[in-house]
Amino acid sequence: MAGVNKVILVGNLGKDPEVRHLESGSVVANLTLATTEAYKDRNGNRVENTEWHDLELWDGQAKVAEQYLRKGSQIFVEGKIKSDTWQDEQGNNRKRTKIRVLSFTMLGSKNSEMGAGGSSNPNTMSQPNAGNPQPASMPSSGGNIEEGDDDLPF
Amino acid sequence: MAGVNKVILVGNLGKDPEVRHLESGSVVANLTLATTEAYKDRNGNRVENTEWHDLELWDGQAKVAEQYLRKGSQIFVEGKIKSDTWQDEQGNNRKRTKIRVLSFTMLGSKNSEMGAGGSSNPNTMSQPNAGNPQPASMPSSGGNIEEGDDDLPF
Amino acid sequence: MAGVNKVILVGNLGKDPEVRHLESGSVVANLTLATTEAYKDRNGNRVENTEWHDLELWDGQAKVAEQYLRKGSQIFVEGKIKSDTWQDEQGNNRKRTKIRVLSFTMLGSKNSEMGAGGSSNPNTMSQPNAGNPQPASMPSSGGNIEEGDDDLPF
Amino acid sequence: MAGVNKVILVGNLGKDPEVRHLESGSVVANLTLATTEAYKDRNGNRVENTEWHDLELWDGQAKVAEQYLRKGSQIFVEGKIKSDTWQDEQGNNRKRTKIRVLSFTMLGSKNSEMGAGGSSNPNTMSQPNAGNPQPASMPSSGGNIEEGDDDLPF
DNA sequence: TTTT
DNA sequence: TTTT
Repeated sequence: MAGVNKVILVGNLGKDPEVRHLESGSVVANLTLATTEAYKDRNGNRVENTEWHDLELWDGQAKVAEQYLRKGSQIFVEGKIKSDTWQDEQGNNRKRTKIRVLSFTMLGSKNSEMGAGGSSNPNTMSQPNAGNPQPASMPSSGGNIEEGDDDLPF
Repeated sequence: MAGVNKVILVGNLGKDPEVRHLESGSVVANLTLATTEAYKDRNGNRVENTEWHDLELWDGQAKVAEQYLRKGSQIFVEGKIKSDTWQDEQGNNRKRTKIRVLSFTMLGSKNSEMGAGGSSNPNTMSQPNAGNPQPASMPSSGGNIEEGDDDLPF
Repeated sequence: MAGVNKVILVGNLGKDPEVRHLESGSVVANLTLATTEAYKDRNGNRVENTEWHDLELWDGQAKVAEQYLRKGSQIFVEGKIKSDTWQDEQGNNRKRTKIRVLSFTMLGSKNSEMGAGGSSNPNTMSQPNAGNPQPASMPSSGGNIEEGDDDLPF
Repeated sequence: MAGVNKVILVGNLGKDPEVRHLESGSVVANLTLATTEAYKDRNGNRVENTEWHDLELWDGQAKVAEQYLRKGSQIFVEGKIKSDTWQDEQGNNRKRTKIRVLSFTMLGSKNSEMGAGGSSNPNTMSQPNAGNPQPASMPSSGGNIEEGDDDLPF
């Protein structure tokens, strides 16, 4: 009965986050993420295959997404599969699957346009804290994103 | 462009595998897997939430599933999200998401009724070998599974 | 700078958990977990390879481990790699690596001896709650572990 | 007996790959990868914690690493934990743990200086093909990686 | 609809 | 030291 339902994605956003601020005070962000794999077919031709994922983020995560993510952003995502089922007007059973994001991390060098290397760290950003307002700076990486730190260990 | 699309599941099969042997010689198995999470709601009541996943296995993997998996079997699954999109009769865009299984492992302790603990090991069972016929014994675990138990180990 | 450090293991405990109750009130459990992979070598002989992992659990997780896990228990583990570095008496740099467990799930059928299907669910058991005392029953699965529930969905 | 031993990392290389071409024809690359997590301590101060991982890649993977990875490169890694055990001169049992890389993906946005986004795709680069020589271009992504960027982006 |  |  114990279960594990885990999704790990690295890809790029297809468009800017769509964020809704609910009357309840909750915030929801919807993202579309492309994961592309490339391989050679039997004829040696390069084939590219893109899968589009619908991501849903809540509250603190949603706010960070709203502030830092943009169309094209590359992110690492950890979450779980969550599907809605309902009956349509014709009485057919319908199912729609999305990824409930539990944490995400911005990828790319610190020199990229939006700042970078930010992380919605599981320790500080995941569910239990989801209701907390997020600081203006990137959580758990924050502070020095936009500052020049020349003493990086690399 | 580099992408990662990875799913990890642990759950139980909702029914026996449905296996089709195609004219091409390929074999496809479809499984439904339940992953259950339980938590306490705000009132301290235990709530259980089950997500049903549609799994698809091919060739060698499908044959192992056909032979060893049954309704109720607990398995560890690694795969990727794969969705089909099409237009229905009303011209609406439709999307159906399933998990393409890349490897799976049977779970269960030696003390449990079902014995078992076979593995469709990535090294021997994953895509590159998917076209190879599988031996009657459980791959990469084999040995004593086939020893006269006509009643399946589960 | 954003980083991901994630470990996923399924294996069996080499011995009973070793649990220490610290003066601070913290509880630490140390487990050894074997993950075995089997493959055929070039000669077609079956080869088995076992890796032993040192796991460390804290507080709530440690208590659950103490209560429910035993030598031979099969578990799913999610955690991160954590290494200690120091200098030994000869002045050599030394490093020891272990897995800091963030959540784990007991595997095996409902009929197995120890009860089963328990889960130290991330939502209820992970870091943020780590200091909370755990109920005698298995968290987030609890209650009905030892009771006959014939209406299981499988 | 069925086991799972999986590691997923996202981090930056601490130095250029160290590559050895063995007499046997095999190629080994050793990398050091830093995964950094940041969090706020009880006093609200930001704390940063870096874990260094020793990675080992073989053959095709090693060659790709040699050609494309440099100190500071950000990569996604999938692999498994592998430890060596031996006795030192004093007769003490020693153990050293490293990550055997099964696949890796270069990260970085299109806006970052080095371009990039190559992938050692599991489908084309993982174990079963490890002995195959790699093309000069980045497998399943290629292109603009090699364009003379001597000033590292970090 | 992203990215290369 | 586990498990099969």
